[in-house]
Amino acid sequence: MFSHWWKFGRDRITDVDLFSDGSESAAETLSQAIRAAASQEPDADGGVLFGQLRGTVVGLRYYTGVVNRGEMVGLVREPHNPYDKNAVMVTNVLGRQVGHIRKELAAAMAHVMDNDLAKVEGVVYSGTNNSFSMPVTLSFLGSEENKDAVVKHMASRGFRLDADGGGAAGAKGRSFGSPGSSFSFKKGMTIPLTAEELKNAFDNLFEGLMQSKDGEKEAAESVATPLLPHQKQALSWMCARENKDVLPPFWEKRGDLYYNSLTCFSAKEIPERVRGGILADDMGLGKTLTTIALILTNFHQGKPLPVEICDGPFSPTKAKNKSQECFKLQGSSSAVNSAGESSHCSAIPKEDVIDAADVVLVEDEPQKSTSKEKHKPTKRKPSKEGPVLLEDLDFAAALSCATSETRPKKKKTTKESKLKQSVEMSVSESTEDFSAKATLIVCPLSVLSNWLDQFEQHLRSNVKLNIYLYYGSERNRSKTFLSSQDVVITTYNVLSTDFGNKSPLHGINWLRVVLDEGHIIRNPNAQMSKAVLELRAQRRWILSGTPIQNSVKDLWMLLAFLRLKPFDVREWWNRVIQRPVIQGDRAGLQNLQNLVKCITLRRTKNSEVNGRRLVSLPKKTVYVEQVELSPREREEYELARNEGRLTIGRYVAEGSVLRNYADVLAILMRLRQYCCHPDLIGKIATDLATADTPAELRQRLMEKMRLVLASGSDEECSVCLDSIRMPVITHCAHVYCRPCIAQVISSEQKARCPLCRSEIKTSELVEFPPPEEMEDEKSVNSDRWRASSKVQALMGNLLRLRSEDVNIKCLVVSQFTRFLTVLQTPLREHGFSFVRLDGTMSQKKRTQIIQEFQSSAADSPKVMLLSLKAGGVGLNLTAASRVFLMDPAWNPATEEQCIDRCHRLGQERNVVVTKFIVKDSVEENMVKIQKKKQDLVEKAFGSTNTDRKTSRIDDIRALLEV
DNA sequence: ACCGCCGGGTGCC
DNA sequence: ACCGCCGGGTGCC
Repeated sequence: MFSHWWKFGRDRITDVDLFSDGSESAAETLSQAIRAAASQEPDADGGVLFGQLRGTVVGLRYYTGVVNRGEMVGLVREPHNPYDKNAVMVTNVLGRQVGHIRKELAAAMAHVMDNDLAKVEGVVYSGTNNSFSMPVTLSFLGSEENKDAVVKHMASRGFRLDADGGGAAGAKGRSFGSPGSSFSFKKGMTIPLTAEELKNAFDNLFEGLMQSKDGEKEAAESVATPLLPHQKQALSWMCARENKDVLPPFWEKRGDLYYNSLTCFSAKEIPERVRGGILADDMGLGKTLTTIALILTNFHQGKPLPVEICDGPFSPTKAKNKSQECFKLQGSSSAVNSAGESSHCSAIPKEDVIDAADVVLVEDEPQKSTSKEKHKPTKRKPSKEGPVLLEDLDFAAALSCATSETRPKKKKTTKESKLKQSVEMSVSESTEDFSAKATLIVCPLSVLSNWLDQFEQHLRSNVKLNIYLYYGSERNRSKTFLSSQDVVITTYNVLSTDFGNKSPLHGINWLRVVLDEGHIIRNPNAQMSKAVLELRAQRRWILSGTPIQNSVKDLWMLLAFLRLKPFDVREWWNRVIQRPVIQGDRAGLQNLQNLVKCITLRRTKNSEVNGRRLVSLPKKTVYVEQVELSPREREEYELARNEGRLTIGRYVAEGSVLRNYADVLAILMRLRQYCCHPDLIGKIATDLATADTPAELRQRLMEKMRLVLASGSDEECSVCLDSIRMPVITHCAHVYCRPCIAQVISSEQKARCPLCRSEIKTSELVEFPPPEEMEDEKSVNSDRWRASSKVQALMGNLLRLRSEDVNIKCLVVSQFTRFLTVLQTPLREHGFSFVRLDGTMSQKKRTQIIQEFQSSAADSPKVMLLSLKAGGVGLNLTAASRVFLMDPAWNPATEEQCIDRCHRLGQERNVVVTKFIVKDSVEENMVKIQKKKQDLVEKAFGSTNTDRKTSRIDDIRALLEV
């Protein structure tokens, strides 16, 4: 009755159902259906070339901005220009004004630009023979649906848009505006990259970036831990990045000028150097240690950081320090050092210890800080003016339509001050700015305590470093105090909370800013990202094990933070790198690769130096342990399974599988829960159609959304293809970012869900529910506690292990926190001391639990109950050498990540992982899908829109196929 | 700008 | 003198 549900329009009834192997052809039909639906979405990248035309830039003599032959120029609407509300300003790469578009053309363009019908980009291909005007080639780009309107409008004003390239209109893989590629296009053919090539190239973007030619550098004496060879290499590279005067990528010296070969921009001043870069080593290779070594080894002029040396390793001072650090860890704000303590310390004369006076002398020498102080408020203002400025602050301020009369002036100030800044920077090439002293480390809360631990662990015990934890409500907000520290550590949250509220962190001229787990600032709209961009620093570093998560787009934020000219301005990044790469342009990809190579060092666990692995981790073995259900459990399971078949069978009959896929997930979820323990099953999600009241419907939708998110299948929004921000759920139970879906709805008269094409309305969107209340132990009835086959399998293992080695520690991991709760009972019964770590715990609690677990004391806990999603990367649980994965996850990477929490640097034992899989169940199918997903991840290149959609669709397909 | 345009001065040739 | 012509002033938007 139900078994043929995949086979639309087929006569032969085959036994294909959710719970056995899916048929490929049936799945194909489904995926095609979804693909067809998805292809109706507007193309988010809107990269169709409508045509080009030759225009004139006039008024050159009034402005100082210059352009070279072939240089790209920016076009900025100036609706508040007192002479012409249609004015379009022309700027060079630095944002300096070059001139205006001639008024007749500007009048025609204004309409197009103001209504977002097209993006207009300009390139000055040929020079001028006078100092008053010059020709410019304008390209109009946008989404197909606007093409006609734009072409007609321009024509009505007497401007004909030519599809240049002699009839080769729409040639794929062309990149417009990038002079290099246009040139090669004209010369012959630029063969666009195939998706496969692109994928490979992109995957390798961060590979092979070892800079061993830089040699190795020893850390300063104050670093106690000897560096491994690859860490010495990293240190050497980082010091070189900070100290050496190397031109940024694509800049070269041509006579007296500095020339950028990509944008064809040139300037008299040396481009602002990027002092810093991206340290993208794999997790566990010691990015933290290397960074600590950098801080201590490379102060001004390549000398080590001057530190106080105390009498002896066991001096009472150190003990006091320690206790204070612990105190601080708990959120207090007292500094490690205090004036009183220094009396206990006596400096040991040492060669590499610079007298503190050296530093004090030059402290307030440059006037730089004051001049920067002045323009600071100007720069920051635009961000306060509301959500209009969605992109890069500076760029938006300079290029977006001004909304008030005062804006154009502000823009100018910004640009000028920016320029001034770069001039100042070039001056400081010769005379280093010694006023900056402190390094600011910004990290996610979850690794904050790790930094403190690591400083403690890697510093020589007689070295006194001023570390201040800028966290907690009692934090000291004094700028003088903060800037006098050696190191200030804070979190992204604190930074963005402070931002815009007289943030002391933003008023300090930092020697160095380090972003730990820097990939988390990839969303340029986030307040956090804005806060990070506004930090003032001489040197900037990004630490990240996964510098790009999804696509080229993720990189922009990193480059913007590093202030890599000119790509810190979004437009130039888009034009020169992002669009060419997405369109498959070889030159664009080459440029991207060069760019990344210049500023990144990345080694993986598998990298080898001179034929030897960088780090040798203990062996890791993964076992799958099959669990047989007891007859009674099997009976219950089969009952639920059949119920699920019926429901899904009905959807198939109605042709509504896609619209109800949240329900499909819910059914799978129930089965997965049965596999673990019968008590995990919560309220059964009823069909939406049976909801009586709107409130009830709302409640159900929220439940569904929780399910969808909990199932781990829907981490991204199908509209923006990015991770979901401000999640909302539609009545058809698909989750999107609120702004994304709102836009979809407003752009069509009768809006349809991009995933299932059912009708949607703004008024029917339901907000993401507040985080689920943690079920406490009460919800799992402990009086009537019963075991399950899986529980028994685990307990059998634990007991055996304990009898072999009492000190062995285990991680017991489940996606269901309720399962963790269930497991507490037998653990207690058998006298295991255990701790529990899940997503609901406060950071303070977490730190405490991790410390407890990591302790080697005899009475320390031997088992940690860990919720799969708790914590995140960076968690250090090396005390455990056994991992029990109680239930399979959709995403194998999540499991890997979890295993890596103990299989990482610092692990001394071999790691044994046991995955429990219930035989003949949904879990077995999930394992198959995991494998398939792995292949998909390897095959699907995650950059172009279509490919991204395909991979996401395959994902859904895989989910449904079970 | 070695242009175009504007507007004032000028006015047979 | 309601034009043409001349030559100086001027010049983005």
